[in-house]
Amino acid sequence: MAKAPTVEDVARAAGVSRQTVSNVLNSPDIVRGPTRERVQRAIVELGYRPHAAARRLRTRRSSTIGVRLDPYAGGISGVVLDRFVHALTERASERGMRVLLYAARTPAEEIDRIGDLVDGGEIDAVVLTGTSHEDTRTTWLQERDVPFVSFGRPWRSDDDGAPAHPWADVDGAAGTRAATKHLLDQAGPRIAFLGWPEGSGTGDDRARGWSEAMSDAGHTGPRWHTEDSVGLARELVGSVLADDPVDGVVCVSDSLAIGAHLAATALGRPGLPVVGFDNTPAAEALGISSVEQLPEQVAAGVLDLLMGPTGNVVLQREAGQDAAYVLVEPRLVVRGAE
Amino acid sequence: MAKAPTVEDVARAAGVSRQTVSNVLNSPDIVRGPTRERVQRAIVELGYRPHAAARRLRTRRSSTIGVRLDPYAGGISGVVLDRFVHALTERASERGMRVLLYAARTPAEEIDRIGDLVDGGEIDAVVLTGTSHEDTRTTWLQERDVPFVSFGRPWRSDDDGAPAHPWADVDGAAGTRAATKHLLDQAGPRIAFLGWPEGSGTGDDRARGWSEAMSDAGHTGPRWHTEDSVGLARELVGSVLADDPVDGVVCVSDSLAIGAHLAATALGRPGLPVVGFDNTPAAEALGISSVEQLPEQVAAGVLDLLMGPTGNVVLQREAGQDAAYVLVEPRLVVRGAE
DNA sequence: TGACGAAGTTTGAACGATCAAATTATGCTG
DNA sequence: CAGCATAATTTGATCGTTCAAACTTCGTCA
Repeated sequence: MAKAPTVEDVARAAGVSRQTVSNVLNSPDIVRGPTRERVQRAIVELGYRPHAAARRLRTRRSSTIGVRLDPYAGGISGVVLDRFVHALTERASERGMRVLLYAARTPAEEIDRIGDLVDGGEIDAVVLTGTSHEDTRTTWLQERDVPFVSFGRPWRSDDDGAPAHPWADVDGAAGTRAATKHLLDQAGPRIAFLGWPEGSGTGDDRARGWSEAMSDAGHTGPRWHTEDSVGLARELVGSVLADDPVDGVVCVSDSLAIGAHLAATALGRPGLPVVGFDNTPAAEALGISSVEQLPEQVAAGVLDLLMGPTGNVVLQREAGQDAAYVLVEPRLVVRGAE
Repeated sequence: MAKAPTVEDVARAAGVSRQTVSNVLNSPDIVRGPTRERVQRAIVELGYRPHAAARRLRTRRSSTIGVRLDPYAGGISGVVLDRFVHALTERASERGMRVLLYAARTPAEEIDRIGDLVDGGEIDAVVLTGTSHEDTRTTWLQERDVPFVSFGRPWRSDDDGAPAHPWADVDGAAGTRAATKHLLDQAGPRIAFLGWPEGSGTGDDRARGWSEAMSDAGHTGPRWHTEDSVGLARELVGSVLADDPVDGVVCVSDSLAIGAHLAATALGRPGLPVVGFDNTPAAEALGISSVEQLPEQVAAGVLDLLMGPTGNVVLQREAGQDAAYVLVEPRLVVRGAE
């Protein structure tokens, strides 16, 4: 295999200078038509491909986004993140960006990793997943002026005005609201909500959608809480359902929905309408309705926030500038549970 | 934020030359003890971090591995790949390597992408997932001398001797063999196999494990086939189980196992022992036993094949050298189905 | 027609690291 | 203690690209 051609080789072949070749690549519009074509022909003929490292060294841009791959949780979810990363990779590639993974077990370790990658010039920006209250990572990133966007809201602040940093997320409340309306419409007025213990931003947000839809319709229903586990949900629903034969259950997750479904089936009510959240393969397999997040849209939103609507360079946020956000409406997938 | 320190700054601070600093970083053992310590102290004090792009440009190594993220299949699997990529990222990081994602919808597109990344010096090696018979990608990679390892066997060749290229995989036959033995032991002599249509390497391999275990034990059982779908499996098992009340079913996947379990439950045999494959969250949620792949070990194997047992540089394979492989034994996860 | 400004193109330098070769320091032997 | 081999360190060049500034070409208008 011969040595890869450089910009110099292309220049010689096209009878122009290095810089002109570089211009054809990076700002074609400032090169005169005939010259541009000549250079482009030479590029194709020689099979020239720019050397990323050299470009990065000179421009001090890596055109790469860092994403942490969360450790396998063992839970039922994961697909959402999976689809998100995939969509992010695709969309980024369309904008001339790459996605680099890194692994970390703790926030502190994650900060270390990001530091290495940023200082080493390996990444220009970071996409955080799974933000929590008072996230140490976000403050660190802000101090260091590292551009970033989170998949998930900075729950800490009250909803008043500008968020602490740019984020993209799925509108959980809208999802449960749609699910609740659907059940009210199809099943009956008494719809329960099966949620996580209070205090998680995501969980509370989804609970809100249910409670708003219920009071809008002028109905009421019980609200149950448990950890995110099929078994626990099954036990809980099994014991309360006997006394309170509700018309349907909106759940904060597919795990809980599956538990509820199994409990209902065991109690002789296999047809009890249950709606989960995340539309995981497990819910699909069991024919349980679910609210589907659209991580592809979140990914597009993340890139818009990082690079502007059309740019192909990561933007440095101005100091006083308000952080923007993107909120994606999820989609209710209706299935005839069996 | 002040300009990031370079090797030059460290050298000045430590009173040595650039090259010595470089040596401390890359081959510490050739630097005299006191000098080394002085340099290391300066590195820490200045917070020096090597600039990856400069290093890559000079060494012509990116220390990065490319991995294609498969598009979301919509099926029940995916977790295995997920865990694999995660483990690969972690292990790679321990060896000073990074993992870069790329997306592609077709093999041709994938080859294009890899070409860009390799020629651009962005990746040193590729990890392929989901190899098929007569894979166009593998031949292309071999022609171009791009180091690569596949997660999955090159099924094309007969088992004789050296494989066409290095690979790491899970021993499917061993998994179904263990599952079959377990059912023979616990449930009874008549164990069925529910598999995919013949012709897929993975599927046939798993079927082999069952049939070997059955003939070893001197027993027989029916073998059924269907596409990988919960619904189809349910129908199929529902219709054949009535006539042939087997003692248990070993399945080629969790989807099929779930279908079989649902069918058995519907026929009034909720306790029929069923074993799936992949140990997906869905199987876990339903309390179905499953053979768990150990993608973490596969990831370790992949890196060993790429970089040798301890190295931290991707090795170029010699022309005549036999391709090596790693076969990981999966683990049977027994659950009391309910 | 000549001068001027803008557009197009070229030239030299720089990004930050490592390689290869040259130089200096160290330890050992007779 | 000289002589020599080897270890330790330094120096100059280089990887391939883009930036900044200098230079050339071209069209336009006085």
